[in-house]
Formats: sequence, C-alpha cells, structure tokens
Amino acid sequence: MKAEGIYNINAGEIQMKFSQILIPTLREAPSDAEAISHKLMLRAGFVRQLASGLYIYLPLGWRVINKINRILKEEMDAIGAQELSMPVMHPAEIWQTTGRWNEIGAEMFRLKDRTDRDMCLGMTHEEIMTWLASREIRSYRDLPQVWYQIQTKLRDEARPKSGILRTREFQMKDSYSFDADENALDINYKAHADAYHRIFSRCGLKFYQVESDTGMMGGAAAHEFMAPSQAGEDDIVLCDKCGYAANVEVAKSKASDNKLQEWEYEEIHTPQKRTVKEVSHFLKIGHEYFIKSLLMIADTKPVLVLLRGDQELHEKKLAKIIGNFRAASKEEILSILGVEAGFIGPVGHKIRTLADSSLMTGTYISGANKSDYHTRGIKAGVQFNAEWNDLHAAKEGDQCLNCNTPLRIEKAIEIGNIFKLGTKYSVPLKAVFLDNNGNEKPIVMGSYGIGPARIAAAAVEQNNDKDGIIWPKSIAPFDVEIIPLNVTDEKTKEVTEMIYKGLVTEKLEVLVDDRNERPGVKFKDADLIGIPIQVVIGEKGLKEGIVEVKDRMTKQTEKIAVENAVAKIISFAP
RNA sequence: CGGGGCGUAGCGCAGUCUGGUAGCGCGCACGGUUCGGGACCGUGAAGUCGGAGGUUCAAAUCCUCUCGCCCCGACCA
Repeated sequence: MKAEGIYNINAGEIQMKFSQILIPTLREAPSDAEAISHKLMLRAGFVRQLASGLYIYLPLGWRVINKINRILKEEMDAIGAQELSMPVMHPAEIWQTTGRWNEIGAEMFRLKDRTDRDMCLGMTHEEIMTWLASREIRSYRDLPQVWYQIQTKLRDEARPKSGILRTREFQMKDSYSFDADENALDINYKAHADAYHRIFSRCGLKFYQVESDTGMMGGAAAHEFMAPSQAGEDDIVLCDKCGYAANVEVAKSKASDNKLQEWEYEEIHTPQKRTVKEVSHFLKIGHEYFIKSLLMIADTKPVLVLLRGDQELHEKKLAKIIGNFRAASKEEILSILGVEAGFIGPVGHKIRTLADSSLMTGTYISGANKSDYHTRGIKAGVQFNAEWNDLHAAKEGDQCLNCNTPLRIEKAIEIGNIFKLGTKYSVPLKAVFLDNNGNEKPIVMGSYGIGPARIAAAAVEQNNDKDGIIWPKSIAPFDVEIIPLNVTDEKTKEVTEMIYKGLVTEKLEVLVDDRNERPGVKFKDADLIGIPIQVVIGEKGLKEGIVEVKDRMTKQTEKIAVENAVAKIISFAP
C-alpha cells in the first residue's frame, strides 16, 4: 500500500486504485493463524482481528461479503421471501416465554438497561420473528409469510476459532416461514432447500446437503449444508452410491460384515489383557469379533452398554434413550457388577442392558466377568439379551443402511441449515391464526440460516494455491485487476485508462494496481488477493500492440491485441 | 470449562535456562542505483519487553498474582 499513485485523484477517471484503497498485504501471516482461509485473508488484507472472535472487514473483505449478500437477497427474493430488519438487542421476557432464557447458558450475551431491565443480544431471531407474527398475523388468509434479514448475531462462543469461521459476532441471513399446516411448511422448506442449492452453487462452492440434528432449535426435521474442507468442524457421512448424506451426529450405518465363527462357548485365559485392542492382539482376532461392554451411570442407575469391538459409542444417541449419563468409575464397576474393569462381558448381569444392533448377529468374544478371563462363542439371544438400538458412531468403511455401500467420511464447514420448527415457538408466544372454520391454530414455522462469512471462508478453503486465494468469479472483490508495470510510461498509462474505462462501462468491477512498485511485488500481491482475471500491461507488449490476460486459476496467459482487450476480458468475466 | 502453548518495534522472531540496562529479518521514512515474479546500497524513525506487585545494587530474564491471544478437547441457534 502506497500513498502515491501515478493518477491524480482529481483527474478522477480511475476510481479503484490500489494505491488508495486500504489493502494491507502481509508477506508473512501472523503466527496465531492456523486455518488456510484465516492465513490468506489476513495476508491478503481482507480482515483484521480486533479481539478473540471479533473481526474487522477491510475494504476487500467487505466487498466479498456484500457480493455474497447480494446473491443471498436475490435468491431469497426469488422464493418470495420479504426482507426486513430486527433489533439486535432484545428484552429478556420474550426469551423467558419460550424458555430459552434459561436453557441457553453463557453463550448468550446478557445485559441490563438503565432501568435494570434484563436484556440480551440476539443469537438468533426465532423469538422476535414469532413475536412479530403473533401481533400481525390473524387469519389463514395472511399465510404463508416468509421473512428474512441479514443481521448481526452475537454469541459468546466458548471457543472462537479459525479466523472468520467461528466468531462471536457475525452476520447471518436468517429467514422464517409461517404456515397454516405441516404440508404448507413442507413447501417452504423445499423452496428454501432449493434456493440454498442455487446460492451455494452460485458462490462457487462444493457442498452437500446432509441430515442433521435439530439441536436446541427443536423441531421435526433439519438439514445442514456442508462445504467439505479440512478446516471444517463437522464430520459428514456420505454414500457415493445412493447419495445418503448425514452429519455424524445423526448418521446411521451398518457395521461392516464379519464372518460367522464356529466357536464353542468357552472361557479363555487372557492374563492382564483388558482392552479390546489388547485382547484382539493377544488372540490375533480382529476387533469386529469382540463385544465392548461399558458401564454407564444414568440418574444414579447403572446401565450396561454393549458395542461391537470396532465401533465407538455415540454418546448423543445413547443420551436420547437414557438421558444424561457418565462412565462408571473402576470402583463402581467392581461394586455394581462384581467384575474388574476390563473383563466385563454381557452375560449374566441383572441391570438394564442396551446393545448396538450390529451385535444381533454373529458370534463374539467378550469379558468372562472374572479377572484374566474372556469368553468365546457369545451369541445374542443365546447367552444374553438386551434392548437393541443404534448406539454406534458411523465411521469410514461402515455400510450404508440403504444400499450396503461402504460409507465415506469428510470434514466440512457448516455454511447453512434449515429447520422445521413446527409450533415450538408459536405456541408459547401465542402466534396463532383462525383457519377457514374459525378455529384458532398455532402457526407452523420453519427457520433457515446462512452465514455469509462462512461462505467466504469456505470459498477460500476450497480455492487456493501456494500463491494465494483464487476467488470464484461470483464473489471476488473485483472482477478484474489491471497491472500496469511501468506506471511512469505514458503509453502504459493511456492503455490502462482505456481498458479500465471500457470494462467499467460494461459494469465490471476493476482494480488498478497503480503503485509505483516493481513488477514482482505487483504479481505477488495480485496472486495473493486472488482476483480472477489479471490484465498485465507492459512496455514490451505494448510495442507489439498487445496486453496479457491471465486467468488466476489456471495461470494461463493470453496475449491479446490492445484494441481487442476489452471485448476479450468481458468474455472471461462472470 | 479441562489440557497445552505463546505475549519483546507494524509483522515474523532471537535474547529468558545462567539477572548487568534490548537485537535480527521484513515493513516504514529519506537519498541514490535499479525495474517482467516479493531488488540493492546508505541514512534514519520506531519498543511502558502484556499488566501489577515482589526479590535484588541491578529484572525482558527470578518469584507471586493478573490480563490477553492461539491450539486440542468439552460445548455449540
């Protein structure tokens, strides 16, 4: 960034001059950046950190966010959603009415106004949107309604991370649908899902729509939109054959096949071998032929949980059945089961027993319920019985429940989500309407979110190389960067202005690197910043009457006659 | 909230173990030479060593407390 440029600002032809826009590029990334997108956005001068989880968007960063927001608005408007704007600060009473004032803990920023009234900063707007609906919607004739906003949300995250990916203050496009019944909700839900597909495609992202947990939103169904990336915080389970896609939090899977073993029911001596790993190694038999027996304590009551040796317990799935629980201590295992930890087996206990469905078939090895012994030849229904449930976490290589294909797991960034809320908010907040028979009914709602900053971060994660960012054309801060090499050369100046004007006239957004810097510096910065098309104007080329047009992604350069340059560049543009 | 790490010039770091009055590279300012992939020479500006207290003749360095930031985990509309 330099204060001096070759063009006099008062002469005023070229507006977007590198020398005058705040683009503080960095040769090295600050050491506390970890994620690729974080490092690149910092280095390329898109963002700066104010405090943990609080980011400043510099001019380039803000242009990207606004490009994304433009797409969001276009697609929301296209499904008939109406943009409005809600306050960021809310009175506590509304949140108390739905119960979330107490359900949500430290994650909600809370404060008092001068009259000592409890307030909070909005983490989301279900309450407020529903409050509005409760006052303004009376009749089935008023439905459906879809309202949306692109608004700041505040959440006191336990652990902000990865730059812009998980922050304490962020924008969200949140929309809310209001319908007379479930069928109508389904239509709005589908419309949003379709709009989301268009939005993420237009933003140039690779993404999946996956089944997801309803979490604290409650409600009947939910999907997340996931952009695969190493920087992602979620794992998603994918079937390449039938298209099954789910967040691991809710993913279902079948354990891989194991061969039927012709084992007699017998005890085997396994001195000091406790874990599945140890016993498996000792007996030279795969983990999948073992039963893992775990003792859990739920509400002071012990529960025995059985899993196949190669599977892991999915704690949320278990919690849905038995409520909150914890692992029993070694002392509790001894006093409750009379067995030393490491030698527990499924056979012969009187306590409540839950088993993963994968154990219904097959013959297994497990603890013999006495020290230093395991038992071989255990079969469900013969030696033990249990309540059968899906208790294991899906993992790579498990089989798809629909088509038996091995499943894949990918890390992904959650860029959007859609929830069928039902009447969870409309009932407590009394958002009701009269149907055509004059009966009062609660409005059936849906809620739908997208984080623009996460789209930007995911785009960088998915599109970069060793030199920097490669922005998808639709959300790049500029369409074209013109790089005049010698800014003191008259001919260069002339051609630069000519091309700039030609492109601007065609409604392209153009950045001109008018800095009096060495070519190397400009090339490096251009690659770092990642504007999709670079136009290099050099004295050498001008002598032959050409300029060079470079594609940031492919790195291919084309020599174009000066007089054809504008038309050619336009043909590359989005 | 549990575990780990780090705070020294705008950025990246050394110096801390073994106390002696702060240094390197990049960047920045000025002058000159350069000019198609982060040039070179010279000159210069810039640091309450995160903060408070303590030990000591003397603290970036040792001790106590505290604040901030990052990473792993837990948590996560």
